[in-house]
Amino acid sequence: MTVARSERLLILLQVLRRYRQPVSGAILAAETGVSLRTLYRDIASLQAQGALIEGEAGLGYILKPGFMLPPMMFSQDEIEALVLGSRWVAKMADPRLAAGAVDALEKIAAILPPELKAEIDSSTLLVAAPRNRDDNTDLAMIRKAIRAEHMLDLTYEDEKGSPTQRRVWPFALGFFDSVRVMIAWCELRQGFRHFRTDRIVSAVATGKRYARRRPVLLSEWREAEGIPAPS
Amino acid sequence: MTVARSERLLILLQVLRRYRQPVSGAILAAETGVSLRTLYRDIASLQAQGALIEGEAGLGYILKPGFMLPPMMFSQDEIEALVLGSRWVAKMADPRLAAGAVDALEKIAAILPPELKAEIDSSTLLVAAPRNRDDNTDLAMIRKAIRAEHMLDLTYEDEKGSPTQRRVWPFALGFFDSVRVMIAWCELRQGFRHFRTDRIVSAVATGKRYARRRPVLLSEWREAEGIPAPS
DNA sequence: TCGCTGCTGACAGAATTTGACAGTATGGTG
DNA sequence: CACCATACTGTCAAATTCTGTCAGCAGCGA
Repeated sequence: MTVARSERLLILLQVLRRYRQPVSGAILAAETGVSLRTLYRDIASLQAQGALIEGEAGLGYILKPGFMLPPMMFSQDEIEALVLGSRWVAKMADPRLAAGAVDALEKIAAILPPELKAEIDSSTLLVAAPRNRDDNTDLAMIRKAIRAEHMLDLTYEDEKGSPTQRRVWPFALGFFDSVRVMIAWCELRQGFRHFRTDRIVSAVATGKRYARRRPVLLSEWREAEGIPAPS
Repeated sequence: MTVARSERLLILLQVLRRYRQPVSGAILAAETGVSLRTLYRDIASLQAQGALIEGEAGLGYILKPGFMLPPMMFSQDEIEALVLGSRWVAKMADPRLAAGAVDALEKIAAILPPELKAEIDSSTLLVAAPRNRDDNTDLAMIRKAIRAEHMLDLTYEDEKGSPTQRRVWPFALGFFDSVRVMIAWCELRQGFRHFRTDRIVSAVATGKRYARRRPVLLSEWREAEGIPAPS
């Protein structure tokens, strides 16, 4: 029942991910079924491969956020799709996601064989997405609120430009060509509403959770809008 | 100067990619600095990991197209960006690219730890891109022509709906929200033109190369349009 | 100080990988 | 058909790597 080394390293990553707080090497060694000495070697291997594992004496190991996922292999078609998609994200999404897209593109470019790299650099696939310059809304904050299922206090301008105040329960972000939309339950209107992020004057995090669960809101909204669930 | 096994497998993949025609195992063994017996074992390892390597007695080995690229590791942010981007590609691009995006999404989903998988399945990031249903143009054929730098004979409807015939030199594809555009040098107008794919009545591959190189056309077009080169 | 932990080196035994050799199978060529 | 080149498999000893044990040093907090 011996596990190959490479396989064991992946298991170790999974175990590290599971613990949110520092774990001692002894525990990790026990979980991966290996001696402490070997665990230290395994940690070193992962770090050498780029994993952001932090070890502090007296505390233990912790996998820093922005961590590593197991390696994946993609075919040429898949890489092309990923490159095109990442370019779109780099242009359209908020800075944090866009940064992720740029980083991913760099990783992909780094491993591509020369002839494919040239193919992709020559950019026969373009994303032309005129982004609205006036849209300075902090999407990262909204995404954080969505994840935590927190309410937002919104100051929003309607189509006529008149500002309104409302408390909303955000649960999704939509990306259109030149417009980004926050989708939320609106307490004021007692219904689902779409808020163009370029019309959001201010969004204040309340830190309070809303009463319902995000996936439920999402599916009810899909139902109401007649949108099928994604594959 | 011994090379670790895992590293050697990647080298072998690169070598196989370099040869376009069948290579004998003896040559591959020499290139990777290993005995023939070990090479057979290495090939078996790669095949076990999903590489499409074909071996025929009397001929040699060849890496089938749709081949494998070296494994890559992505962080959580990068994965989110890739997922969002792939969703967009799956909706917006031609069937082949879209299929690549779907395959990539499945590979990503397969390796994601449960809590992240739920995060991504719950789809707080949506791509809402109403695709033009009337657009049945064969993008795969156009992409092929672009790669080969081949001319196309185009029947195209202008904005008023009147059809025109022209020979063009395609060099790029642009993806907008609901419209896809082929970018080409137009022999008729002696200038760069953008052709909405939903207005292309027919495109016939001539199989003839155009006189200029694609990257040159691309940069001249960028110059003419005032579009900066992508990072 | 002590206890806990990370981290490194050395070394012997366990496990794996490799090379060499022998043999079979398959497809193309004369 | 014979003959060649090649893919592929089995076996086994040698080479290499991996692992566990032991020993020691260093940093951190109580």
